[in-house]
Amino acid sequence: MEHNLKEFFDKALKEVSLDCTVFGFHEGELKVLLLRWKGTDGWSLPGGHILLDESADDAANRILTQRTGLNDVYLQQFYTFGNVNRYTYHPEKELLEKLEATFGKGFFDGIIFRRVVSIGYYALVEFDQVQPTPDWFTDECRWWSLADVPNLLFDHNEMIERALKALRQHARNHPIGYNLLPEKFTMPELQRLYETILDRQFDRRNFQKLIMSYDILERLDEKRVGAANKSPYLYRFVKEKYDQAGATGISFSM
Amino acid sequence: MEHNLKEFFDKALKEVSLDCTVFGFHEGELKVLLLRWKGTDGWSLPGGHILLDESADDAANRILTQRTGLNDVYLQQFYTFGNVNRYTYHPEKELLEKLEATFGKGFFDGIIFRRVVSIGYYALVEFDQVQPTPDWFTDECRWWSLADVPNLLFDHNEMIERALKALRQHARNHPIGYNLLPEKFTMPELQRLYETILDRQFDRRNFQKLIMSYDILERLDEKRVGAANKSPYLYRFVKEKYDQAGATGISFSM
DNA sequence: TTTTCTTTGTGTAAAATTTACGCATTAAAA
DNA sequence: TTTTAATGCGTAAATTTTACACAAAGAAAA
Repeated sequence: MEHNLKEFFDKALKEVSLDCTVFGFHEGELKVLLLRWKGTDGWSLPGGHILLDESADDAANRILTQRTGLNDVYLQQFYTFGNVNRYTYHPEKELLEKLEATFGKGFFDGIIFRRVVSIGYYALVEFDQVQPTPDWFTDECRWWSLADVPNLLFDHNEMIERALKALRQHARNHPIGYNLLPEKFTMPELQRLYETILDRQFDRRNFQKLIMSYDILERLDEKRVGAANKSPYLYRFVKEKYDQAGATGISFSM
Repeated sequence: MEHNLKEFFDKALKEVSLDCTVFGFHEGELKVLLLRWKGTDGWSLPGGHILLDESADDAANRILTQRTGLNDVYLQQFYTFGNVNRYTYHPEKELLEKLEATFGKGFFDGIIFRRVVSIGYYALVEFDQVQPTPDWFTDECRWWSLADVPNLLFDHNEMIERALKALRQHARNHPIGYNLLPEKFTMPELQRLYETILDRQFDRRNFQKLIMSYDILERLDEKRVGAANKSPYLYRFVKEKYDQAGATGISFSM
């Protein structure tokens, strides 16, 4: 299906695209998932177009699955990018030539590099559960640390920036972690996630008190062993209470 | 220009529209500006389409000016509506027939009532400064109290709901009032604005202390006279400090 | 086996913020 | 002149946030 672009586009919105910033958390860092276009060294966010009979939210899920192999992830729309020249930021002639060399001349005619408005979504996934799988357009699909993200095609660097801002805003007003951490985790691990997202440090005793006051966590009778120090307890989110706190909204004030 | 829809659409994005929820504050109530389509009793938000050489933000301003006569207002994108059937919620056959009777059969063919994604903006305006002026498509352009808003065309009721949520969210994290109140206002007037937007009551003494602690207001040597009580002082926002507080972000915690 | 090093678990006092509330004053209306 | 209703100003109590110390655990080093 992806192989015949023209045919696909007859069933899709041409003037609207959709791009996903996929966040993962690994080794104390936030990572994003990027794709490298086949035959080029141009990186971009996984994106695509909305089908005529498909909602934007459904499209976000489908596109993420098709382009990266991810399934059933937490997705949140955060901003729609409507600048006139957003599609000509980076695609230098060189890249276009490489794309044409790979996909054949005229393959993208009237489809890519035209005026398109793009809906931005961010996704939160458990890093270890993810097996990034490139699609037919893509040579490579892999995680990048936020700090190392290269110059991306189009306005995708700006998209990541805005996605991060939206994620931070979300983290200040809702519980976070259920979609980013493994089922069981230690308090220091959760704290590191918060510190990474909000980009600041917390006193571990005060952090524990505050997080536990939300009543969304349960401490297990297990500990994480192996490290050269006292074994920390494992915790897990109580889904119902986590969702409830998310619906009500909390204010993470520390 | 509006008179020849087909010609206009050659220069515009067909699959993307843009709708504005215009908020005003009057007599202690939030109001929204609605349009009634010529020859019908169908009400909707002022909306339109983005030109090919125009950013979404620019389009929002232009559309608002063309459709309501408003100029240079505070505009904020808040959500993009991408449901499949959002354009068929309300337009019963009856309405379509009336529109055809007014504008001529086929006038909207292939333009309205097709799959369109709509970018939602909200606007904040000084109620008294506004002279709502209907455009060529519109019989009537007037303010409605939020509580009285009728069933609107398309998904515009949902748009207003989401716009209000976004406005509330904004008010909790930024100073608000500069775009909604006249230049000079009293403390009780500002308090009522906050109470209306956030839908709760405040103790007037604590409210004054908190608002003044942000250091964005200056008290004038004038008072509002005429009421059967002690004359309250007039205040005005210090624009630089207001903007600064808006950029930094404040947390209105009361 | 013992010592060292690092990290975890727990509690309390001080500081800051938020909330509750009282009283004198003002201005129009009765 | 009196009454009524709202404003200006300030303080005490309650709550929340912040700062901080020491004992215990577990692997690694000696």
